[in-house]
Amino acid sequence: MMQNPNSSLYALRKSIISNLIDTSTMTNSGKITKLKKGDLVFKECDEFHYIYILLSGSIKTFTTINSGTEKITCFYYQDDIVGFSGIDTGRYPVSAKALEASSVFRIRFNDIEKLTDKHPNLQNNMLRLMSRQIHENQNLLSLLGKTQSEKKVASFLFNIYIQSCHSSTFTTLKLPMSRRDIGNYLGITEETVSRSITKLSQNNLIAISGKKFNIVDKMKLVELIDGHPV
Amino acid sequence: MMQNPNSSLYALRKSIISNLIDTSTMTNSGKITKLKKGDLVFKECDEFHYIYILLSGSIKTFTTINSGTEKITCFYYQDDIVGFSGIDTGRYPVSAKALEASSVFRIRFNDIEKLTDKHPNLQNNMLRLMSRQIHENQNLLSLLGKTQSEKKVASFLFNIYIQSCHSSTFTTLKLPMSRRDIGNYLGITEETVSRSITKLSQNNLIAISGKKFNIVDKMKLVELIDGHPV
DNA sequence: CGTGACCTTGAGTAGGTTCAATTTGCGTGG
DNA sequence: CCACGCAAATTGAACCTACTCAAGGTCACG
Repeated sequence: MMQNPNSSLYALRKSIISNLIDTSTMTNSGKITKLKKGDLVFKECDEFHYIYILLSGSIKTFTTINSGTEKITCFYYQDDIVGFSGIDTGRYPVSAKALEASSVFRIRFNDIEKLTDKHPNLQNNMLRLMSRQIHENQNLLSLLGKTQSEKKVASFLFNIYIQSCHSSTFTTLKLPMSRRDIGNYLGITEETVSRSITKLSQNNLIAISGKKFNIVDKMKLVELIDGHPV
Repeated sequence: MMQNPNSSLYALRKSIISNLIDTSTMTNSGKITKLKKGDLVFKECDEFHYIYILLSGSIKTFTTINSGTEKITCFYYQDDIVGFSGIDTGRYPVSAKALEASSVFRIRFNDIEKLTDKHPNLQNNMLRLMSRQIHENQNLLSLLGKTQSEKKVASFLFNIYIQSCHSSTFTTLKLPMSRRDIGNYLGITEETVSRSITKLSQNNLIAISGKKFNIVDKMKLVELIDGHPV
């Protein structure tokens, strides 16, 4: 039951995804959808029937507060599973929008329950994946508690680096979302995001150009964020 | 599958709790523990074997960051289930400490999986409860994104009011945690918490005295927090 | 009662926001 | 393929919120 958090997460996802795709071919409910930048996968208050495997691209989820302001709750990347926060109420509590050209594999949630005898681990794996998400959100909460914006931005970038699972520090990473989106997510303004990025870059912790960046000095970065990445 | 979020949550919890207690009596694994203020239920990195039903009192969970600083991730009240964020890695990612004299009912997690035939809904209900927690965390994230501390504190208090499920605005509610804990949780200092509380009280949105408070002007409070309580 | 933890209040300061101007980057159509 | 136009990003300056440091008050518990 005990594993390295990241490799286990990867294996867990792969297992779930393969089970889900198998399930969907049996029940004929699976469907691949291509998304353009800005396309909605589902929107807040839609009835919950499907979960989505993100085959490529990236997605943000957000809630719309009264005034029409959107508040970003999560970013999803390849192999993430999107939509299961709808399980409890039967409606999606957030909207999901593609940040770039993406593709998703849609699966009917009810079909998952039906096939527990064929894939006895599936439901338990789903539990574990959700537990994982709770865990991640708690880390994010810790991030938002940081006083300094520069730390928040540093943690955010480092988190993307971690999730990418690339071994080399020199791999170029992509920021599919805008500075405004990052600010929205981190609870700071886009100007402050920009200033923090500039500062991190000037101090040679990261190198960044537009939507592409990489980690230059991993140790100093970790030190800055107090050893507590998201 | 569709219900009123709060009443369904209540029913969901009750169902899970009764199933769990039934399970534990069959397997003889259940155990009630009385806790004094400050007692630990489990600590970070302990192996995950049990989940706990909070029979009475209140509990906080927190992670310890490098430097020894604690970061509070969640507060739990009566009938909450504590500990399932340990499912994914097999160890608790947080410590849990009693905020006051409390009692918990301990259940071995493995026993839950065994009894799926006796209680077929149990695992699914657990899924829903976890989905619910993800959902709640997302709301919290939204809260921490608010710029003004006064809004954060207002949301925090309002949330306690909502969770208490009391119908009357005039019911006196309890704040089992210290101002420092609230600040830690909300990402602000205890002084700012105190000032915000004073201001909310002066403007007659709430009435507060020490650890007891109540909502005086629910409408104005909701207006202040932009209709977006945690 | 006394003692320590918790809470409140005050004054000065640092850091983030706001508003505004400019620059950069990207997709579209000529 | 280049030029245009719009969206996104950067940078600057003034303001203001929340933090820090400090002192005093309150409450619970021995």
